[in-house]
Amino acid sequence: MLRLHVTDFNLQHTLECGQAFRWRREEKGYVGVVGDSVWKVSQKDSTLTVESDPPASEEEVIHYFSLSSDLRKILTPLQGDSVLAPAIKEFWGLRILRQDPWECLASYIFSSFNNVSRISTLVENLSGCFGTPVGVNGLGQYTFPTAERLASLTPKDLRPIRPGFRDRYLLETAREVAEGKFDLEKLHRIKAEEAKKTLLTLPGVGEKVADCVLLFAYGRMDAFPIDVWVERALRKLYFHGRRRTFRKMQHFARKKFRGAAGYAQEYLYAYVRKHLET
DNA sequence: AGCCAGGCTAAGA
DNA sequence: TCTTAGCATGGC
Repeated sequence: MLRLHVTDFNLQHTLECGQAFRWRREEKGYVGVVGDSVWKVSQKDSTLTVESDPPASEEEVIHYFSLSSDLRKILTPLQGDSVLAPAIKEFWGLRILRQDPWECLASYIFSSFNNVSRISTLVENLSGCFGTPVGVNGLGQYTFPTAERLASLTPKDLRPIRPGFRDRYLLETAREVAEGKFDLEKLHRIKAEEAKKTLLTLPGVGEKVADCVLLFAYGRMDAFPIDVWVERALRKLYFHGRRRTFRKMQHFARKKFRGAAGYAQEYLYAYVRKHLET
């Protein structure tokens, strides 16, 4: 068991903001599968407790929760914005995770034209059917299936999951990754623009999904995913209720939020999901 | 019951 | 470059 002293960190906001799909609430804390390990995490004040099986290192925990980044320093410039200020205050401590690129990519392929609760169900069922069991006392915990595993499947095999039209997007993308035609590791090393362009070549991956992967798996803080909620937020809070084209919204966000665009997006998203429902 | 969801693709202006 | 239809499915 690990105990970490954490500052500027809120576990609930971080895990419930919808960036990751495999965490579920337990009596006290959350249970999820990270890589090949089951994690049980809880927070009391500035103490983060992590029980994992097989055990994860402190470095892995720090990496996953982005605990080494200086959140205060990142958010301070954003707080000058009168729209973001209350959102940042309310969700203070929300950190952008560093998820596994393949799991993140596959999960967000499932996200298109879908709602959060069903995305979670899809990801959970996919893992249950095609992942491998993990954790001795985790009971019914499964890893997220590898690209290789999924590449061996047909849409028919996915039927029990009921992913709808997204089935072939997932399988074709899995094939490209498994066959080495698409190098997820390389995305760490190339420029953001290049990385996005590369992601856009994958079936089922458009601007929004690409931005999510860049932000939630690769820590590219200049990525600004625009979904229906963020579009609504921008329109209502920045554009006086008027529509803007996707490209204009992107340009606006990049210019306004710079290298903290990813965090601006997440706090906006959390804020509108809570206050702008319907 | 019926609307809508962390969009993408293809086609057409 | 922008707009639009169609999409499988189930949550609410």
